[in-house]
Amino acid sequence: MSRSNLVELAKRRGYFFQSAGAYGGVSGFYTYGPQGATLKDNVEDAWRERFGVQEGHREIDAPTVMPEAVFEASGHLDTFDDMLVACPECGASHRADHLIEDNTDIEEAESFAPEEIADLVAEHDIQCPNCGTELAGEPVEEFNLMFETNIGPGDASTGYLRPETAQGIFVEFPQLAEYARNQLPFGITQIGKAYRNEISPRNSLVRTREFTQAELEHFVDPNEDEPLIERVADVELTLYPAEKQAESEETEYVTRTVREAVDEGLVHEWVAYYLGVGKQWYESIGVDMDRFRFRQHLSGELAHYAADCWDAEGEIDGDWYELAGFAYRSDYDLSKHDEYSDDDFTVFKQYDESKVVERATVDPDMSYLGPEFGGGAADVAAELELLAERDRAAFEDEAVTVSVDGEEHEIPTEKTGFAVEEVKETGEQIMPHVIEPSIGVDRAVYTVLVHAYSEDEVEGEQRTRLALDPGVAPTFVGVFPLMDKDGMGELARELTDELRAEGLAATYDDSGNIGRRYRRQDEVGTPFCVTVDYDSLEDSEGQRASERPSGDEPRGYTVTLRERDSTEQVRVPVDDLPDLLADLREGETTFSELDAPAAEQ
RNA sequence: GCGCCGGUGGUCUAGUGGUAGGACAUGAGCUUCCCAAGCUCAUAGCCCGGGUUCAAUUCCCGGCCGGCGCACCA
Repeated sequence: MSRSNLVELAKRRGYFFQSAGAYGGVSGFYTYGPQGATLKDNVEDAWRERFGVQEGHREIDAPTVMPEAVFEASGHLDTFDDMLVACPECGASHRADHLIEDNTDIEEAESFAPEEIADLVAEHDIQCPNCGTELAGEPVEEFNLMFETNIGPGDASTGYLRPETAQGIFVEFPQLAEYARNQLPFGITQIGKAYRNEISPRNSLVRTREFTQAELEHFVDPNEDEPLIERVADVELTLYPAEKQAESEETEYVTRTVREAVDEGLVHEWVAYYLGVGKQWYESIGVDMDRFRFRQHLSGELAHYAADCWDAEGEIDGDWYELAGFAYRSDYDLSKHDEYSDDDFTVFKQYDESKVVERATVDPDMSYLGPEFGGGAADVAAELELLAERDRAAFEDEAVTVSVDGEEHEIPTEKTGFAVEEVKETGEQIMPHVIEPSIGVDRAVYTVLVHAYSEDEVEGEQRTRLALDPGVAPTFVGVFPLMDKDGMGELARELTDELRAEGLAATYDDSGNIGRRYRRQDEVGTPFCVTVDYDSLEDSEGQRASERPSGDEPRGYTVTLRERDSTEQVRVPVDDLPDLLADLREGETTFSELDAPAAEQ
C-alpha cells in the first residue's frame, strides 16, 4: 500500500491531520479527528483491559510537568543535553562531545559547557569525520530533547514536560507501595502524553513531538517473584535475537513459544511473559502478525539501566518501526530516586522465619567524645558505627583509630561502647526490580490503520477499505434507508437512536444512492451496515409512527445486515439486532456464522 | 540541523507576470435507487513575509510545512 494514500484518507475522513494548519502547521504535532480520537480511545481501552484489568494492575494519572529534580535523578537532564556541531562544508552534524572523546584522551566530555567544547575543538584541530574540514570556530549548539518550562511566575523554578510517563510512576513509588500494602509484586499502569523535542519529526504519526504512551511498571522481588508463564506459555513469538542481527545480512527469525523462549534462556522470563501478553494484545487490535516481530536490543543499543530489552516492531512499506519496548529495568530508577530524594524507595519484606544474627554495635560515650572532639563528635560517632559493621577486629585493642575528613583520631575502646549482640531480624528492605512494557499508542493506532488499509476490486470497481477490527472500529454500524422516502428514513432514524441507546457507535446516512453509502463506510472502516428497505416497510405495514411499538415491545420487521469485508448481506429481525451487533463487536460470533438466509438483490 | 525535491478549493491535480480550470468529495433538488449510476444548481483554492515590477499565485531571497537522504532517536 502507499503510505501517502492512507495519510490523505486519514485527513479526509477525520482520523488524524497535522495541527494548526491555519497557521502553516507545526512539525511533529497532530490532531486526531473524530474517527481517530475514538479509534485511539478504543485502542487505549483495549490496552487497559489486557495490561490492567486482566493482569490485576492499577492505573494512575500523573502530571505531564515535573520539577527539574525529578529529571536530575532519572538521568534525563544529563543524557538529554546533546552538543551538536555542524560542518560548514558538508553540512553533517556531529555530537561535539563524542568528537572530543574520540580525538583526545579526554573522557566524559559531556560534562563540559558548550563554550569549553568549542574551545577544545579548536585547540585539538578537530576535523569533520565526514569530509575532513576543520571545525574550529564552528558554534557548538546544545540540543535538549526535553521541553523546558517555568513553574509559577519568573524563572526560579524550572520544570520539564515529561519525556516518558514512567517517571511519574517511579517518583510516586513510596505512596504507591503503601497503597499496595507493601506487598510485592504489584504493577502500576499509566496512559498519557509524553513530549520530546525531536530534531526531525518524520513519517506522520510515527515520530512526533507529543505522543501518548501506555506504560506498565511491574515491581517485583528479583529473588522470589516469578511470572505466571502458563498464562501465555503457548503464545508463539517471532523473535529476532541480537545474535541473528549481528551475524548475517539475511533477516532470520526464531519462532518460539513463550515457554520455549524462557526454557532456552533466550529471553528473560519476565520480559518473555510480557512479550506473550503484548503479542496477544497487538493481534487483538488488528495488527497483522505477518508484519510483526520482537527484536532484541543489541548490546551497544541497550540503555545503561536495562539488563534485557526487546522491541515490538511493525512493518510499514518495507521498513520496521518500533512499536513498544519491553525492558527489564532492574532497580535503576528506584535506586536513583532513593538516592536523590528524602523518601524511601524500598519495601520491607518479612522473612518466613525471623533470623537471629550477630551484630557488632557501638554506643559511644558522648560525654567523652563531646569535650574531646567538639563539633566533630557526631562524625566520629558515625565513623565508629561504620567501623564496627566493617571490622570488628579493630575494637580488640585498647584504642580504636578512625579517620574523619582525612584526620586520624584515637579513641579508647572502652569509650566506644562496642558490643556484639544477638539481634532478631524479621525481614529486610528490598529494592524492587522493574519490568516495563512501554507501548507507543500513536504508533499502534497508525500501524492498525496501515495494516487495515487496502484497495480491492469489487465487481470491477475499485474499492478503498479499512478493515478495522470490530472491537476497535470508531464507527461500528451504519444505518441507512434504501431511500429517504415512504417512511424508510423514519424507520432508519428510529433504529439509529435505538442502537445508540444500546451503546453501539451508530451513524445514520441517507445521502446518495445506497452503493455510495456502503463505499463511504468501507473507507472509514465501519464493519457493519444495516439497511431499511421495502421489505422492512412491508413488514411494518399499516403501523403509523404513533402506533408502532416502542421501547421493549417487538417491532417485528426485518432489515439487511451487510458486512464490510465480504460485502455479503443477511436478513435479520430488527429486534435481534442490538444483541447480534454486540456479539459481533465482542467477537462472540462472526458474520459468516449467522444462519439467516442471504438476501437476494 | 544539513542537502535535494515540492507546496493551487476538503482531497487529487492543470495552468499563468494582468489573481485561476478540471476531477473526486460535499450540500440542495430530480430520478421506485442494494454496492462510488445520471441530470441541474451551489459551496470552496494559488503556504507566509520581503524584494523586483505599473502589476507576483507565477521571478528572486528568507521563513514555515511536507517527502526523501544524512545526522539524531536517553
